[in-house]
Amino acid sequence: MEVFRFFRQQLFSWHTGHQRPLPWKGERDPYKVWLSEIILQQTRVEQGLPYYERFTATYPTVRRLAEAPLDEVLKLWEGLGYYSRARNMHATARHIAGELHGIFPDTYAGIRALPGVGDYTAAAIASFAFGLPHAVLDGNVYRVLARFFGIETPVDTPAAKREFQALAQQLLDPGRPGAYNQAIMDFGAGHCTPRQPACSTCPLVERCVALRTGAVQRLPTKNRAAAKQQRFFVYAVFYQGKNVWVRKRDAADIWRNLYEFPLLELPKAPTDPSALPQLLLNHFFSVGHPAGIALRRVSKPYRQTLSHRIVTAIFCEFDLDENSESLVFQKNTPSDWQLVEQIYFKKILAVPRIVEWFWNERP
DNA sequence: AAGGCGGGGTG
DNA sequence: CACCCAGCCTT
Repeated sequence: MEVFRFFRQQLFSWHTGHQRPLPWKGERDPYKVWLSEIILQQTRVEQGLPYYERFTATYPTVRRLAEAPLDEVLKLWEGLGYYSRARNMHATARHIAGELHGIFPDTYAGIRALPGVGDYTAAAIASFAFGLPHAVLDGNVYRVLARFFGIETPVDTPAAKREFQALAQQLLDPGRPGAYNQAIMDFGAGHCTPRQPACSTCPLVERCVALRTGAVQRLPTKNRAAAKQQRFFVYAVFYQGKNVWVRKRDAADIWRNLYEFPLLELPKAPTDPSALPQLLLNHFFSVGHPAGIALRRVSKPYRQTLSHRIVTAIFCEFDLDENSESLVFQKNTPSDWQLVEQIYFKKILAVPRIVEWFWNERP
């Protein structure tokens, strides 16, 4: 179709003068391409860039990544969010280093089968590292196509994914799929942006349906997002000399595999913060005033907005006698609690941002 | 089909 | 504040 040829040509022409120089551009090592794509899932380039440098420097090969302990990988990942990416990445590295003898799969199906690799990431790796003709479909592509073709289908549905994927595949230049995928994503990120697209200098302006119909600001459409649920965390920070008690989050919940303090979650916002220390003691001990425990202070409330949750956390700090038996917690003391040095906690263990904020602001 | 899963930048 | 970002996985 003529309009497809126009779209492709104008896109390439634009891209010639507007490439961002990034370390993974032109990279053919599938390991590094894969690493960059996992890091960049739902993540802005500027945010992911230092993490990419850090990971490639620390783990130059897939075998080096496979040999690292998961906790070390998570610490390097700390602050990037969506931590299951790091867990899947580590599992995949071990799978490749072991079962696949260190050889990265070189077919779309083989790549797509790796944990943490969906349709987008498989197409990106296949086209960038192996030159295979698979079109990427990410947030940028959805936006560019919805506007240029005037597509009203809400993009956050499986039907839209099928529709846009088919269209993207038809538009792909099979002769240079990698360059085409780079071009359309760079165009979406740098020119056809969500808020203030540069329509006045757009190379596609002649045939953009959304511009002609005044729908640029409205497209792409989405179904309404679900309201954020609130959660209320009360943490017990038990200091014991130079140590502190911590635990690893292991449930199928937010911040899985990250570290925190002994936690009591409340169903609703606490009405009286000054009552929280006693609430914690009642929760963790069978006696109301266990010997050898003194309240140090109660923190201010910390608030963190996630994509789907609003978390409020208050930290109650206690000092425990170093030699007392007070750590024989008599109830609600899972065996996963660990006593670690405070220095170790800060330097080695990966923690959620809200815990980091509290920890760095302590008097 | 719907919901869970982070964190940061931007208007 | 709301929205969005080189999405994936489970139910």
